[in-house]
Amino acid sequence: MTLTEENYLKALHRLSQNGESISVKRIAALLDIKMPTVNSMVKNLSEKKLIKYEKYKSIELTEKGRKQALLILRKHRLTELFLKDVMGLGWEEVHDIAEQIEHLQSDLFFNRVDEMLGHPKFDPHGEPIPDSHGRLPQLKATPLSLCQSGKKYQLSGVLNNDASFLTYLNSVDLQLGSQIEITAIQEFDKSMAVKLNGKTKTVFSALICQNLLVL
Amino acid sequence: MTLTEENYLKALHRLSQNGESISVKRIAALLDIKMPTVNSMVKNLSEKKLIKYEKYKSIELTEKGRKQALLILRKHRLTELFLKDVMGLGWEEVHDIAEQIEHLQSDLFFNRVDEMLGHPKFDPHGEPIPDSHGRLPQLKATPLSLCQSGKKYQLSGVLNNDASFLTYLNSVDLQLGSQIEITAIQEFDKSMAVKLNGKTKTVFSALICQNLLVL
DNA sequence: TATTAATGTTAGATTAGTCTAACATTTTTT
DNA sequence: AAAAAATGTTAGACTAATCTAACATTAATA
Repeated sequence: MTLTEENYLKALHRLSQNGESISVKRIAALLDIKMPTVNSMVKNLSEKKLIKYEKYKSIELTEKGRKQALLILRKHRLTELFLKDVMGLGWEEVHDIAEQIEHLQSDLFFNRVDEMLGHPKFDPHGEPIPDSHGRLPQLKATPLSLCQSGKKYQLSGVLNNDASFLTYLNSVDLQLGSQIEITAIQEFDKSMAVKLNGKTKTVFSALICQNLLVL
Repeated sequence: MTLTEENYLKALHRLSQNGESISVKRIAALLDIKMPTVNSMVKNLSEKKLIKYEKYKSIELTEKGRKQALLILRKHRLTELFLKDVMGLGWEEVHDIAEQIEHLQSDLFFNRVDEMLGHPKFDPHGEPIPDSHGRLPQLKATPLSLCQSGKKYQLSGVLNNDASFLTYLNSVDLQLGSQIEITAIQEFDKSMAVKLNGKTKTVFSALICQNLLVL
C-alpha cells in the first residue's frame, strides 16, 4: 500500500466511526483534496477490495480495509504514546510526528515500541489501541457520568483538553490509570462523591464526570 | 525536498566520499535505477543548485547539496544510535528502519533524539555525526593501532562487526565511550598493554588495535 | 412535481519518478 | 587512427496522485 492509500483508509475509518454514511464529499473535505481525486482513489481502493463502492452509493470499508485501517491506527496510537511517555514530548507535539511514523514498514520497530510501553490497551484519550492483528479490544472506555455508585474504575482518558480542565485534574493528582471509586451520586445535579487512588475524597460535578473516561 | 531527492543526495554524498568522481553509471548502480532516470534527476538537482552538472562531465555536490546530504546523514546516524541504545534493537536490525525514519520532517523529534543520546559526536562505526547545521566535526576517529603509548583515548567505534570480536569486547567490558589508556606498546608484535576504564589491565593484539577506533 | 441545489462522475491535463529503445559522446582497445 | 566498447543523453511512454472544467445524478425545495 502507498502512503496515500494508507491516509485514505485512515480517513475512511475515521468517518465510519460516527455512524453517518461516508460520501466522496466528506472524504474530500477531511483530506483537503478535490472530489474527482477522491473519486478515482475510491475506484482504486474498490478494485483492491478495501472498500465497497458503487456509483452514487455511499462508501463502506470491507473487513480487509477496516483491518488495514486499524493496523495503521495501532501504529499511530502506539507512536503517540511512545513520543510522549518514552521521549517526553508534549501531548500537543506528538500528533504530527506520529502521522509520519505511522507509515513506517517495520513490525520489529512497532513491536518494540509496544513492548517498551507495556502493551498498552488504550491511548490517553481513552481510545482503544488495536492489537497486532488489527482487532479492537471489546472494552470501550465509558464516561464516568454513566458509571455506577459503589464501583471502582480506572481513568483511561479525557474528552476535554482545555488547559483549565487538565490543570484541575493535576490539582487533585488524577492521572491516567488513577483509581476512581464512586462513593455516592447526587440525584439532583448528578455530581459524584468519589475517592481517588483509595485516599483523597472529593466531589466531581456532572460536567467533570462527563469528561472523564474510565474502564 | 522529496524523499526520492533525499535518497539521491545521500547516494551522491556517499559516492563523493571515496575520492573517485561521480558518474551517472555509479549513481544508477548504487540506487538500482536505470541511467536515463538518473539523468533526469541529475538535471532536476542541478536546477535546484544542489549539484554541479554539465553534460558528459562528472557530477559534484554543491555546498548547498552537501549540507542537505549531511543533514540527512545526521538523522540517519542519530536514528541508528537511538534504535540501538534507547530501544535495544540489534545493530544489524537498525539500518532499514533508520532509512525510513531519516526522512521524517521534525526538528523537534531529532533534537530530542540527539538530546536523549547525549549529543553524540560519532556513531558506533566511528563515523562522525554531522551537527544540526550540517557541519562535520574536524576530529576523525583513529585506529588504536596508530595511537601513542602513555595517552588516554575514548572508544568511538569498531571497524569489525564479527560476532567473535564483539563478544570479546563484551568480555572485557569495553563499550562505546569506554576509556582506553595505553600503558605500553610491544615493539615486536605491536601488541599494546592497556588499562580499561581506569581499572582492568589487559593486552590487545595488533589485530584488535587495528579494529578499535578511538578519539 | 418541476426546478434548483448539492453531490458525484468523467474527461483530460500536470508533475514526479520511473521505464525502454534509440541515438550521441567519450574512452578504450586494437 | 579506426573500430569497438562503455557511458551518457534524448525521446517517448507509463503509473500514481493530483487538478480544473464540464457533465450527470440525486436530493431538496418551491
